[in-house]
Amino acid sequence: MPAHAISPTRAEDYPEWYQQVVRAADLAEPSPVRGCMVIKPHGYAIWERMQAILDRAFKATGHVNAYFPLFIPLSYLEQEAKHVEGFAKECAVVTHHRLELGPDGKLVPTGKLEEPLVVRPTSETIIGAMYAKWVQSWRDLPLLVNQWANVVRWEMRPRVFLRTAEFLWQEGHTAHATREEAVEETLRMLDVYATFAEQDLAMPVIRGPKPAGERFPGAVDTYSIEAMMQDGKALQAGTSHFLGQNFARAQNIRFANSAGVEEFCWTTSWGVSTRLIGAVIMTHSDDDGLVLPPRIAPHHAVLLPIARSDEERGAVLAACRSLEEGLARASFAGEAVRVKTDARDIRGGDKVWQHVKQGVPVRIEIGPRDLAAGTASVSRRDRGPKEREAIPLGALAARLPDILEDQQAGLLSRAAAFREARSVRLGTAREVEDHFADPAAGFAHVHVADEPAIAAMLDPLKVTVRCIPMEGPDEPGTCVVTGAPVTRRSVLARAY
RNA sequence: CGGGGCGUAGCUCAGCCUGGCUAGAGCGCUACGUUCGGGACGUAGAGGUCGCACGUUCAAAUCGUGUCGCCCCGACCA
Repeated sequence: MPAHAISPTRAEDYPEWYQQVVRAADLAEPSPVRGCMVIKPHGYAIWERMQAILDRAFKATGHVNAYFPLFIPLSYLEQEAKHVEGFAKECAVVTHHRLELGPDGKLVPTGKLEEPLVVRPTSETIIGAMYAKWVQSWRDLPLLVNQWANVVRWEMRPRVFLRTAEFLWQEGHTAHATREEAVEETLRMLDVYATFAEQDLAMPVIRGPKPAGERFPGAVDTYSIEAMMQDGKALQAGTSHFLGQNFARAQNIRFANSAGVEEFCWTTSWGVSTRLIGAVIMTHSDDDGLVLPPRIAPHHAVLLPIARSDEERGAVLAACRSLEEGLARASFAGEAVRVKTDARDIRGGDKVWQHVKQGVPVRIEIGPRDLAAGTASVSRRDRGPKEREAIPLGALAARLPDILEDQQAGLLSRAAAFREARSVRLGTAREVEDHFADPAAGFAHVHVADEPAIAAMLDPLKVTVRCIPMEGPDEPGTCVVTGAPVTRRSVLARAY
């Protein structure tokens, strides 16, 4: 048997390793439709976990859910100039509404639409159009709405979870009476994302504003959370946009303030997508497959009955049933522990490896020997695949939450240590060039001005300014390219 | 959309250059038996319009043209 369940390993071929993990963990597979993926039950279950946690956080910050149409009239998208520029190149357009059977037996689109419909790449325009109707008075504000939806961006080079033509996400859209309130909302949601990433995904992130060139089309400011993958590349894991009054002006979203004077609203939008699944894979997984932080694992633990004869099987299964009930009464991260018994009639070793590859945080084996000793054999996904610890059956319900907590915290600190080890602070353009000569170079914290001139140095290196980190005090310096004074360092990295 | 590579069983691939019997292997799958606390072994079996279309030919997985799809490198992006 090979030393690792996944081939190639991360060190051998990182992109291929990623695809093999997706396959081995049974998360998703390519579909008959170009650029689109099928998210399989295990992959979707992870998304449902993310949805559940985020949705709670959105509600807790005063947001409500609604749903807006998939189709956006072409003219809506034209309303904001920068927005058009940003999305025009990647839109799917519906031009007909009927199919007719041709003489050759083929279906032919007919019934041409008067105005083509764009399949939403994002919903600012159609939601804005509704907000223009809904908002009249300062009493109608703020408007805090989120939608869970699919969007389509016609991408040239799809990559499962990271970049597909269609993906699932949530998009929050808010309207406020003042600039301050809208900025506060933008930062609040950035914070919700950062907390979610670190607490639930065990994925350390750097939050901060994007340079002008990396802004969302039509935004005044775009903030992102940036995570480091195990190949040293950055992945934008969430964005929050302060849209100023750009969309309000373009779409006439106005309200009468308390003095009775008409003003344009200040709006925001923010989103995270199924890309987070890719982020989790590339942050934690190893050469044996998926590693899931317990908080987003569809199942915290799997019970694996081991038996040879029918008599043994009866006793072992009975023990599993009662253990499953006992464990389900324990709680972790404020929820009931999620356990399942895998009693499928397949070879034990094979079965164990399936759960290793799928990233189940804890495996609990129960066989005749365990029953005789009154214990279970417990393995953790963050340890070696063959390590086991015998834990008394009666103590498991109490121990399991601790093990999960320990694992959740361990994954975060391991990822944080990895990021620190691959982060450097550089002072000259030459140092930047040398640093990124290494294809696996991680993050570089550098003083750079937010100017197009920077691109001349970074483009050949395939490096971008990810964001300007907000944590920590100002650290004035001079741009390594232009020499202009800069108040804070930026994070430079190659990115997904 | 530009450059390169590849489409043969569920997966990984051989066969193609030099056209010719019934198209192969490993893994996986099904059944039975021996096994079973660490990715088992034996026996038997199922599974392929060789990506698709047109052409050349007595004959095409094999040659030609077109087309679709996938992968890698660029441009674009969450």
